[in-house]
Amino acid sequence: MRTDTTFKRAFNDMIDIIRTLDLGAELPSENALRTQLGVSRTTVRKVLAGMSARGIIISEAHKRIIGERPRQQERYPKEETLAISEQVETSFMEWMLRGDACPGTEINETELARKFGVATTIVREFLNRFQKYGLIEKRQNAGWVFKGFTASFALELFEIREMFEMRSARLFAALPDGSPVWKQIQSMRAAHLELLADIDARFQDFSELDSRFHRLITAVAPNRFIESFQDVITMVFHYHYQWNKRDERARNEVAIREHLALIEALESRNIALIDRACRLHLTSARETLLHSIA
Amino acid sequence: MRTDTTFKRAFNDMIDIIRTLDLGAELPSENALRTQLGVSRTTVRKVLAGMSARGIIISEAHKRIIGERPRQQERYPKEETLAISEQVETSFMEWMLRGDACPGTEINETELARKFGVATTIVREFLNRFQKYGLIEKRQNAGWVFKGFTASFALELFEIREMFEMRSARLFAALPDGSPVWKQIQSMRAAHLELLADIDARFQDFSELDSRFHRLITAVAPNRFIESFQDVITMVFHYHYQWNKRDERARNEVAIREHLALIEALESRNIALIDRACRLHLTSARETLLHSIA
DNA sequence: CCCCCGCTTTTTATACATAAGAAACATATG
DNA sequence: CATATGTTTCTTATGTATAAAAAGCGGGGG
Repeated sequence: MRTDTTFKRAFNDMIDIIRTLDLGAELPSENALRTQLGVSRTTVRKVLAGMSARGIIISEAHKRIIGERPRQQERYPKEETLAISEQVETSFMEWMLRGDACPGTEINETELARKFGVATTIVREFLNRFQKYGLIEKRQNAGWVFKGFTASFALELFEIREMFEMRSARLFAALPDGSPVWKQIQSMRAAHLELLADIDARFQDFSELDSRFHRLITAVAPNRFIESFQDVITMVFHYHYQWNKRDERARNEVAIREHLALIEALESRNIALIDRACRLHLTSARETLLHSIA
Repeated sequence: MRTDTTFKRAFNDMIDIIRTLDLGAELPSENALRTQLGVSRTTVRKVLAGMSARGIIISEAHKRIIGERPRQQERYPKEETLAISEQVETSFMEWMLRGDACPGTEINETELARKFGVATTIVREFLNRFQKYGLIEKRQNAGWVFKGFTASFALELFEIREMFEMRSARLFAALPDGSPVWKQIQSMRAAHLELLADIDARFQDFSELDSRFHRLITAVAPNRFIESFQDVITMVFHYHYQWNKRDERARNEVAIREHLALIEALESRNIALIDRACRLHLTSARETLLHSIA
C-alpha cells in the first residue's frame, strides 16, 4: 500500500555518496549512513541490499566494499521518489492554476481522487493541510469551495506580509554590531550582486534567493506564526509564477535591486530608510502579483 | 461506519421547533425544515420518520401534524450529537492540558487512536488540522512532536495578536459616522455593562463575549489570514482557561473594564487613545496567560 | 563495554470498504 | 406548472487492512 519512495530517494542519494568514494573502499557503517541519508537503518539496509544485488557493493566478512561505480542510469526517476502526498500537491496546484477552477468552484474529494489517480484519504489529507493557505474553505458534511486566486487574496496576503516584514526588518536593524547576521547579510548582498551580474542566464534562480532573503530577515526574532505565514508566501510565488512567466527576467531584476536597497537600509540602521525600502519592495511585489492575476 | 450525529442533532433541534408549535398543527414542508435545521432533506426525512415512529408526528394524507408534545427526555444526549472528529478534538485537548504532555513529547498517532477509541485516520486528520495552532510539528515519516503550551508560545501568539488588533482598531476608528458598526459597538457596550452588573453569577459568559467583541472589531476590514488567526486565539482561550480557573471572576472583570475603555477610545476616534487602550488590554491579557502557564 | 549487525515489533502512509448524509432526479398533487 | 414528496445516485465521514519505514532488542566481536 505504502509506496517505497523513501527507499528510492535514499538509493539515489547513496549513489551520490558512493561516487565520492574510491573503488574498493570500505563503506561507512549502517548507522553512519543512516545519519547521512536521513532515513532509518531499516531503509539503509534495504538500499545496501539493493546495491549488493546489483554488484555495486560487495559484502565481505564484516565489511562492505565498493565493487563498481554506480552508473547514473541506475538512479530511480524523480517521480518515483516523490511521496503520493507530494504528487497530489503538484497535481492540485496544476489543476488550480491551469484555470480549471474559477472562484466559487466546488471541490469534490472523490472526483479529485479519481482525476489524480490516488485514494480519497490522501486528497482529503492534502486539502486539510492546504486549507491554511486561505484558498479553500470547508463546508460541514459537504465538500470544499475554491475561493479563487483573486485580487483580494493577493491584497490580504500583502497586508499581512507588510506587517510581518516591517516588524522583522526593524528588529533586524536593532541587532548589535557584533551579531553574526551582519556577516550573513553581507554574503546575501554578494549573492544578489552575483545573480544580478548574470541575470540573463540565471534569472530563474531568483525565486529561491528571494525566499532565503526573507527568511533570513524573519529569523532574527523567531515567531512560529510568522514562519508559518512564510510558507504561504513561498507557495504563492513558487506555484503562481510557474504559470505566469511573463516578464520574469525584468521582474526579478527589479526585485533584486529592491533587495539591495533594503540591505543597504538595514545596514544604515535608519528606521525611516528601512521602512521606505521595505514598503517599496512590497508594493512593487504586490503590483506584480496583482498584474499577473488580472 | 459513519456516525449518525447529524441526524441526532437535527432530531434534537426538531424537538425545539415542534415545541413552538401547537398540538395538531401542520408541520412545515420538508424543504422549509431543511433550511431551518441546516441539514439535507435526506436527514429531515429521517428525523420525520423517527418522530412518526414515536407518535410525535402523525402522517395524514399529504400532510403531517403534531400528534403529541415531545418530552425532553426523548432528546439524544449531547455526546451522541458530536461528530467523532469533534470528540477527538476534545479528547486531545484534555490529553494536552491535563499535563500528560510536556514540551518535546512525541505524539503517536496509533497510541492516541487507541487511547481515544477511534480510528487512526481520524486522529491523523485532526493532527493535520491542529497543526495550524502552532503547538505541534510533524516529522517526515515519523510522528508528531508536541512543542508545548509554553511561555514562548504565549509570547509569539500575543506579538501577532497585537499587530492584528491594533491594525483593526485603527481601521475601525476610521469608519464614517454613518456606519452601522457604531450601533453594534453600542450594543456591545451594553452587553458588557450588563455582564459587569451581574459578574458574580455570570462571569463564565465572558469568554464568548470576548470572542464576539474581538471579531466585531476585526470584521470591519476582513482579511482571511487575520480571521484564521482568531481561531487560534479562540482555541487557546476556550481550552486553556477551562483548565485554569484560578481567579477567573476577577480576571474577567478586569478584561470587561478594559474592553469598555477600548470602546470609549474607539468612539473618541483618537488614534493615540485607541492604541493605548488596545495595548493595555492585550498586555494584561498576555500577563494573565503567562501567569497561568508558569 | 560500545558499536555493529541480524532480527522483531511498532508505527506511518496509503488503499479500500461502507453507512450516513447530500444532491439529483422522478413523480405526484393541487 | 410549481411545489412537495418519493426514489436513486453520488459524496463524505469513518473504520479496517497492509506494505514500507522506523524503532527497539539482543548477541557477538573488537
